[in-house]
Amino acid sequence: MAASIKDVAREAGVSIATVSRVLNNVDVVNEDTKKRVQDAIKKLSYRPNIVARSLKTQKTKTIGILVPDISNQFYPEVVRGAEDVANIYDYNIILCNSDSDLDKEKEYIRVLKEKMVDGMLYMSSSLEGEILDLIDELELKTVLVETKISGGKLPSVTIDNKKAAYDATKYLLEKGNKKVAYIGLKKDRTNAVSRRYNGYEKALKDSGIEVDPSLVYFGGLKAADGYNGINVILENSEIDAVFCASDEVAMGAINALRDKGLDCPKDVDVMGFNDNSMAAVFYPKISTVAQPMYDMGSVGMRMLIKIVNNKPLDDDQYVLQYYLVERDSVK
Amino acid sequence: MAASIKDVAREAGVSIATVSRVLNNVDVVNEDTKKRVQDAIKKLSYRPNIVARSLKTQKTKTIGILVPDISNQFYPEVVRGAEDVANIYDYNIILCNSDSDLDKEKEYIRVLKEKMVDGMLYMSSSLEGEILDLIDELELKTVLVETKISGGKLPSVTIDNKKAAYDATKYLLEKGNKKVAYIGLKKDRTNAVSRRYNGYEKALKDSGIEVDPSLVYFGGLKAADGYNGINVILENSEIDAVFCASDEVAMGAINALRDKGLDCPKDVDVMGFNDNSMAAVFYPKISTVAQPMYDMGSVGMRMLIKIVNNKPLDDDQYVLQYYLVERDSVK
DNA sequence: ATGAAAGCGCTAACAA
DNA sequence: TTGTTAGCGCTTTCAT
Repeated sequence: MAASIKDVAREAGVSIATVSRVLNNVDVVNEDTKKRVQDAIKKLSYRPNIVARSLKTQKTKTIGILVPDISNQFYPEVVRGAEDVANIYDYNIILCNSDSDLDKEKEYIRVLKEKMVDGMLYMSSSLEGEILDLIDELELKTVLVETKISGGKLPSVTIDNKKAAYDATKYLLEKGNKKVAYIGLKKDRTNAVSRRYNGYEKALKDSGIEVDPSLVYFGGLKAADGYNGINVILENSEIDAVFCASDEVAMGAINALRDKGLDCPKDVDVMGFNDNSMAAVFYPKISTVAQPMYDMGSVGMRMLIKIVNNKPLDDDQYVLQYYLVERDSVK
Repeated sequence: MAASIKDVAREAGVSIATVSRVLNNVDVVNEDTKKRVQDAIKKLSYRPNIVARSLKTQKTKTIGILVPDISNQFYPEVVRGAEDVANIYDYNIILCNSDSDLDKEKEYIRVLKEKMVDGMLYMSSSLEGEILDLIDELELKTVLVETKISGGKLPSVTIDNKKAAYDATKYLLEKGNKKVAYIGLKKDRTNAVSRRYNGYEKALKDSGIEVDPSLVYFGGLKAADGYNGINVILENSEIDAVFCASDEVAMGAINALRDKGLDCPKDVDVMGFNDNSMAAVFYPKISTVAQPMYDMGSVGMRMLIKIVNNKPLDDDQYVLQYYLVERDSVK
């Protein structure tokens, strides 16, 4: 068994209260006794039991992070950013993969509450009302990353997906492309990512172009979706460019194009989204809109830690900057 | 405040002991009182406080996972595999990024102990003696993933890196390649990944080929390392093929080749390692040795959970199967 | 400046 | 079958 505060107290010849005092640096402790206690701590390699402390203080110094799937390209960097700042402030993170499944999410949230996490970083492209209710009922301090809710009831860190998509589409248009296709998420889901379609739509309209449904493909966010998307779109139409809702989709699209004898960027311009770690490694290097993934995680965690410690927030709806990265998939 | 066991007891008109009994399904409880308790639980939306339970039982139902960096290609899948099985058995995971930094690792391990995790999954390409000592001193139940230690003192799940590299190199040789280069990790570190070099070396020797130092480049495991590696190697030599210690290195190598006017696989065969999610998306599709990353995580977690619950292990040094994936980067 | 003791929410040994 | 109670390791109030 590891040494407990009692052992230290005995070793130092003081009461456990005194040990606690030097441990937490509170009250005034005589320099001599403090030293005796510190020596005892060192001698016994004592480390406080945080579970016991948590029970008393009602704070666990741990934060839950709920992601759809850590093995998806987007999340590891966000989580890394979050964990780095958590670590700075002596917090740890409990990672949960929900697969965006409502029941799984609810159960995880309940368990996080049972384990008394101090707060939660919630990431999911969709955000059901039931989840909001649960968060509310459990009074679980949470900040949203990637999504936000209209009322602004929960703090969030996001980028302006619609505007980013707008800019990307405009960029494609300004390159002289007429027929610009879109491959992305189904638009019927109320999530952040599907708002990219709205940006695409608006950019076309603002340029006096009607959106042509046969140029739009709704699927997932994987390479296979980009591949399928191109094949479907090319069945009935010709295109000059494609705006893809993720880099992986862009890569899949480029592969499909190539298999059809079409070259990117010579024949078709392709634009991605995210700027994941492979975007600059792929051939051709993917032009994309970069999302500050690491920062989304780190500012999200910073906000959350402030909230947890009742510190005032400068702003509770952070909108981070995205930026267009011009590489080789757009000529 | 959330309801506590006391509230439930009061509501149901029983003692807290009885509530605890129905909660944990121990002893025999009268059906009627059991129902009363269950009703009270439902009525109050009661959920046990796991921190309090943990303090008493000395088990937290949480497992620490130490990885170098979750934003590296390899780890997300392993972690996903681990978390999935953890979830099945009602465990949660605390994720820690160590950057393979010894001090950070030591501190994380101590904190995990303070938080009374039931066990730890340790992943790191290198495994210093100090870490082993600390694990030992803290009596922290741990299983090693990706590495193992010679004595077999700690349970592990790995693949045979040397043999896998041997097979890959042989494969390249059998394709008729004479000058086969190697780009991978510095071999001076005692880690699992650098053993791939030993496999490469042995394959050459077994084929009666002397290893030519100018065909070997030691760097990191990123695309940039593959890119640099090719440039350095090509300064003094010509090559027929390259065996790369990761898929990212392979991609970087292929890019460098292309920039030099060399085509893969026409001019040079390139072999990767891992079979990460981009390997089949890259052009050309990367031929590689597939590591069962998800499985490494899931069997690692399975072992750990058995250990934590004092169940016997069938085997404590699992060596999982890798397999060669033939795609397009080798002709 | 220090100690005694209550209590955080639970489990489990013991009693009834 | 059920209740009482000690105690897990700590923090913190109240005395001293």
